[in-house]
Amino acid sequence: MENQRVRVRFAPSPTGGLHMGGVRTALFNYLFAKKHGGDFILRIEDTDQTRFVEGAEEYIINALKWCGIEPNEGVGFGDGPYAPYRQSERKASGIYQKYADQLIASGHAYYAFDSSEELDAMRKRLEAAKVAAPQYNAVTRQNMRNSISLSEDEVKRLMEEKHPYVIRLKVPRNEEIRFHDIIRGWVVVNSGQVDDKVLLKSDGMPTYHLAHIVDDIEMKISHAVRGEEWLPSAPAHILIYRYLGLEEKMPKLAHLPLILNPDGHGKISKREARFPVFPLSWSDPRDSSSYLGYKEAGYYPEAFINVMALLGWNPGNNQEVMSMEEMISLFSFERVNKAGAKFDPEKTKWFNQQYLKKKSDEELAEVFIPQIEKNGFHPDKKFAAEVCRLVKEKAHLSDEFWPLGYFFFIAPDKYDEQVVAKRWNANAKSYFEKLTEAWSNATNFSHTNLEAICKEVAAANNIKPGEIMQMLRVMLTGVAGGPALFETAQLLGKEETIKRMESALSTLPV
RNA sequence: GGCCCGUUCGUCUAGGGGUUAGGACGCGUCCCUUUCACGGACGAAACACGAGUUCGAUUCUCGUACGGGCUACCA
Repeated sequence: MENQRVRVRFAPSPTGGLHMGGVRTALFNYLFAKKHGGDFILRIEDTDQTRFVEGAEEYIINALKWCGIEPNEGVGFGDGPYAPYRQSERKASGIYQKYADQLIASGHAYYAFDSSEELDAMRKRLEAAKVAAPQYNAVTRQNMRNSISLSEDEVKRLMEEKHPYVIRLKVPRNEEIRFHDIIRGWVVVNSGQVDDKVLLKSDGMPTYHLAHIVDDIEMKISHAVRGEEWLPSAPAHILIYRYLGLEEKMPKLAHLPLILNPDGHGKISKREARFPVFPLSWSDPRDSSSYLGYKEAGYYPEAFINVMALLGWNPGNNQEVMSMEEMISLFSFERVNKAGAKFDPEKTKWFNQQYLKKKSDEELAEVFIPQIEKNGFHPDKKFAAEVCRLVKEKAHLSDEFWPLGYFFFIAPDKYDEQVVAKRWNANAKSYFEKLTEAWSNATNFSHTNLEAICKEVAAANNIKPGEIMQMLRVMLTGVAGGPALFETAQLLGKEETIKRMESALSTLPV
């Protein structure tokens, strides 16, 4: 057991887009697997046919790919020795039924024939009686219709009549269940808190509780890493392993802390979030709602993943910006926190900025060019890269390049009013006329030369540079802020620069 | 309500019986600078509360409060 090969799985159900909570779970599985040279498996838990969402599975696969956390085995990533990896397909082999039957045979599970109306009635009854925890359990099952409360003949008859039934786990009334969690240590729960979980549904499909255990065993999973929301059902899972005689072989458990909303409360949710919660944009075919993804919002996957990793985990060395390789080598569950982490969108932007700064101008241009084209221009690559060079220090997200550098493509049609009010007058006009002429005559349109000429002309006219720089910027770009002024002029080029200056001179009233 | 899990600056966190409780984001001031930004310097900012153990608790124990999760023939 100790020397067992590390095999972990990410096992989402295809009920919608994979959001950041899921990505984080997948990431920790991935990091752990890579750290130990093990396998990372994608298993699709599609046992609930009523919640199947078209496109969800494909989304999950694409999201993992974009994030750079690719399983080496599983749906969409190639079969390993334990295919198939969709539970709906695994069912065909009768594997879940087999394990359920084994539990029936050993007396640890039973048939239950109750309708949903009967179950509702039972809960209402218990609530009315002020029972603290209304549930189908050792006490209440005596009053329900199942193979424990009913006579053998009656059960036989119901089965022969094909009366719908489920198989439930027979949870003992009062027994201490202890289990070890790698992150939380020992957890103790009394079985009285655990209900008789449905193992096999009336449609023949297993529930999560049965299916994940069967598959984890069959797929030789060494560690079950999942979100904290599973902690309450872990005792039931322990029981299932135990009754199956598999307790020795069960995966080690690690329950990850949840990612919480930044302000309000609760675990992260797509509904009210004012920031992306999905890695890729996701459109829900059921209600045609759609959500912007990190990718589409201008984030780099490395930055996104870096942030996800640091939500609940830290390497213990004050290092924050880390490559995947570094994270892998530093990762351990011992350094995973127990407490939930509130997500900070601002810090996520900062992380993206860190990665953005490291990109070459050419790499930046690759994402910038589509933005430019979307606005109807067809720049050459070199020019786009130059704009990126001038503008990148102001950008947090790659989709900010256009708002930051649009004036390299579009000549201003209006000018910052505050600057005009303050700096535009007859004196300034006369200066800029001279400057325009001087620059027109310049044979060298380099920014250093432009600056020299500008200051020369200013000195000759008894004007301090501070008085005209801002106005010059506005004449060239229309706005008061932007990249280095003379570099801007140089990149604009002589023809365009002069044109814009002349245009401003003729447009602005004195 | 019941059960489970948790609680260090606003946020992510390091630390851990004796520390000036460290870092990062954000925020503020200053420097650099034609602007914005980048960069740099500095600063404000935390051990939820109450008992107990101890020479000494932020650190260990127990309670309380608060937060989160679960409470389906959903995962």
